[in-house]
Amino acid sequence: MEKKKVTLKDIAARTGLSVNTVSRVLNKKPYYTKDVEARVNAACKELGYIVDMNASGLRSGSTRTIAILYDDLVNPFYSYTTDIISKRFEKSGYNSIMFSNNDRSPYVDYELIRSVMARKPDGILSFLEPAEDMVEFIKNAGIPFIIFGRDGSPYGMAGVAADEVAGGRAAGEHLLSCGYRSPAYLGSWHDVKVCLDRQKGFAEAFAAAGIPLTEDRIFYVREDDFSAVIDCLAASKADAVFCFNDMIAFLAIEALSARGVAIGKDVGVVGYDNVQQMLKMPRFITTVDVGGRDFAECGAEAMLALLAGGEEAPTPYAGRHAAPVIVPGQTTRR
Amino acid sequence: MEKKKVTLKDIAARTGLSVNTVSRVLNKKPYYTKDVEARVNAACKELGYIVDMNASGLRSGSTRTIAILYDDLVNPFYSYTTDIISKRFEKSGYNSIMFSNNDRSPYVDYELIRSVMARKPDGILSFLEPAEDMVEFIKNAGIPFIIFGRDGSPYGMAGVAADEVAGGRAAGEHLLSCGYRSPAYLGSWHDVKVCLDRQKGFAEAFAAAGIPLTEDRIFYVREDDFSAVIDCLAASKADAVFCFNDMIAFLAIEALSARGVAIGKDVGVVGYDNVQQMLKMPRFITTVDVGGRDFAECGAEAMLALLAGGEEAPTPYAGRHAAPVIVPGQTTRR
DNA sequence: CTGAAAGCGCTTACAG
DNA sequence: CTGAAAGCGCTTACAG
Repeated sequence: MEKKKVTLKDIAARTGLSVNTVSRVLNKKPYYTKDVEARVNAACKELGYIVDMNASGLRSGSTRTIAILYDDLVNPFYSYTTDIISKRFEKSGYNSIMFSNNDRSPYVDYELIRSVMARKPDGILSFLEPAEDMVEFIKNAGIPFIIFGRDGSPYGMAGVAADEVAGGRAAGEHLLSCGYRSPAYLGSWHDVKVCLDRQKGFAEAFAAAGIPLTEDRIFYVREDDFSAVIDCLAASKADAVFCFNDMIAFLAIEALSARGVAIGKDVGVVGYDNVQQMLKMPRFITTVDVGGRDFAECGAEAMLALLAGGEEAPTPYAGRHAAPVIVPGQTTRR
Repeated sequence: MEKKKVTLKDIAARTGLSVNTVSRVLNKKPYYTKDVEARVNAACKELGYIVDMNASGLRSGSTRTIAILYDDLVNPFYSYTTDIISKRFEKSGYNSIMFSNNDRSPYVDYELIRSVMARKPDGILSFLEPAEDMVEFIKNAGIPFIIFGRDGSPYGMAGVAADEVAGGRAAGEHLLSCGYRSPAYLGSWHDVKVCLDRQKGFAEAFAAAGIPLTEDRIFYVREDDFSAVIDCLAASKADAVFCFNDMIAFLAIEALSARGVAIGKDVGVVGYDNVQQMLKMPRFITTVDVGGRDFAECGAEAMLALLAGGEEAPTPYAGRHAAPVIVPGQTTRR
């Protein structure tokens, strides 16, 4: 007993009006009488009318849909941010369609952007950086595109970003202030800009103290070869380990501890994102906070502003925690 | 310099075929020659054709879209599960559209289901239980609907669920075995079945030891009034605190610790979901694990099976960790 | 094996 | 203020 689909035609028949007029009332376009409005609303309620956004979008050119491109929703940085952003979009009448790289690459590649465009979203908010050869393609697609959590300027694109170099520097300075003197960096993909920016700031901090971050102390890891990297790290005499994000820091802490390293004493470990606060967990690791909620809201507003027709590029992130701050935990001394 | 939209018409013109034939080739419907296929593919590539799924869905009746209804993506149980499910859907050519209750209620209410139906998804996977008065409506909508993480049978709906009562019992038995004797339950919404099921199992375990879980030791909390509840809890002499999920457990641990309670010694705290493992964090709280990955995959497969036309209701979850198991941490003795 | 026509459910011009 | 027609880009019958 499947319910028959109720369309505008049914409402028109019920009210004795044309589908055109019914549509106009429902979309609150100017020019209709109170009486007509009441009749339409009554009929819609009675028959249980629900608009078909696919049809609407096809004709009008606006699907009221925003694509969110992500890598890994397990990382609380993504899920926390996505939660805020997606709910904000909903409040403005936009639904979010999720697209992942399905563990292929850290980039927006052709395969991905193609499936996104097939959905004709009004806008695209991407946690992923575009592949170099996709930049022009994306710009030409004519769909507002925002890179979230990454600086867009190297691509000539809109981006909502924090100062990653400053974040890395803060991590380095903190470790120095704790008395650690041998830096190591545990990065993620070696070619993603945000990863290199944090590394850069970190190296700068130690360089200022006359200590170089040497090549053999820089590691780029995904989970596959993680164990081997930790062995290298444990073998090295590094005592100041800065991780690209908290997820990597958690892994590193577990792995180093298992190898007998006294974290928070002999070795200091600093993560990034402050996912503990996002999850309202007890503070454990020392990490760099970029103000998750403000950051997310800034991204959502930037996208909505773009959709509302603002031509100007969204301002880079400038919320409360504009400057990344160190949040001390138990994985560094003091 | 917006790129002109390339449609089937353009491909037809380019190849000298009809749009009909082009469509047939692209959808791999029977009956076309190798030659035609090659010409079509060449033209699509050359012109950069990308199908419009909105138009396709409107005509064909299938949008290749699945709605995911959630409460709070910040909770790793949701984000971890959603990550796996959404990626699995993508692999089968379905995109996920996210719908949240926007912090309104723990239920699928009319407002929510209405916005879902406007998108004409092929299926709905819901982390939220339906409101009582929506059950019939949803059934009649004729869209495959799966309740994930909740038993569907009370609603006569398909559900992929673990044995929540057994999970609660496991928590209770563990706390008993640690020597704790005064149980308290920190639940979430008082009227959600899964919350009551865990409570039931927990109470049963203590009842079997001759210890009742009394009303004044049962709390239903959302974050707003959390602080007050913890005060009650700290004031009570409960030493066996079972929390509805890990997120609540984290809050409770922090709050109790701040009030001078020695967690893991005088008082044992057990959570639920094992989000630590999902996030690959060091094990800290004692929790109940239901086998997150298997669970999620089971949900995704159930949905896809339903969409593939299987009439049979999805089997309740029966993965590797079919029975919830206790994962000991530092928040209980021993 | 291929094509001309109709139609999915809307919204957009255009008339009146 | 309201309506008849056209059309968004596809896919589905239906002919040939």
